[in-house]
Amino acid sequence: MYICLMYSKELLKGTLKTIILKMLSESDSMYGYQITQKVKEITEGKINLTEGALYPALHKLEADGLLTTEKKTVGNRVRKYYSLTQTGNGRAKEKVEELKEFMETLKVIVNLTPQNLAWSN
Amino acid sequence: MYICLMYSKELLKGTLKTIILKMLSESDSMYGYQITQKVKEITEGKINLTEGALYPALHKLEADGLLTTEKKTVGNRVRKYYSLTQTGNGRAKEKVEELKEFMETLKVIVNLTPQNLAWSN
DNA sequence: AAATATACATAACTTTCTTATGTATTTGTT
DNA sequence: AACAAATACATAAGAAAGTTATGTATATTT
Repeated sequence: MYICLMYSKELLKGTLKTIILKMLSESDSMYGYQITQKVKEITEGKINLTEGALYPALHKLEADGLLTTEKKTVGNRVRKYYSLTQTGNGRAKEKVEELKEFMETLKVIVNLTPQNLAWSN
Repeated sequence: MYICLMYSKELLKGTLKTIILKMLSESDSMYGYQITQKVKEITEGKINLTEGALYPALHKLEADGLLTTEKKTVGNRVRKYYSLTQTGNGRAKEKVEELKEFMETLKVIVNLTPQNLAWSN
């Protein structure tokens, strides 16, 4: 069964890394699967990060020096915990700020009325 | 010279069609170049739609029956005016609503604190 | 015992944009 | 008058960033 409470997934494009960085900036460390579950939880199922996007993104962020990893064995299974580097912490703030500003700009468009569209030619 | 006041363009991905539909829903009709200029104007230069993205998107929306076109000759030059069909008008409202909801959900993430992240395990 | 959830990973493919290029007219500048 | 910049459209090659599918393996629930 495939229930999709999500938005048109196109919208999510471009926000994934920012979401990852923000999640990690509010936590000491998280592992991949945990990030997907936390995001699903706090967005009430509206954002479901797919593994095919998440893991490559985490690897990229690590390769870029924004994340470090530490493997922890729980039972018989290995979890890979990610945490922000100092650089990653700075980048997280930048990316979140950028996203906030972008949302403000989008607001201008979605709240557009014929009046404020027409005030100039 | 290439001044870029824009956000990381990734964020814009997935929002183009919604922006086009919203612009047209607040106007009788607009032509392509006019849309780019209006969007640039109302966002104070923060969103610059590129022609390489805009025109194919307009063609796609027309092919999908959401837009109709009317050519008007101004001087010696032909402008292609786009307007929403009835279907397009409905779709515009859906897409804008979807974008608004998505922005609300993103707000939950960007305003996240360790407290509301930690309330459940 | 079987199905579902947890946990990671990667490869093929698609979508959607960027960048570059092309054509042509109009307007502003020197 | 000549040239640059702006207006106005179009499309093609390539990049970026996802989705979908698949694989592996353990743990938990039914």
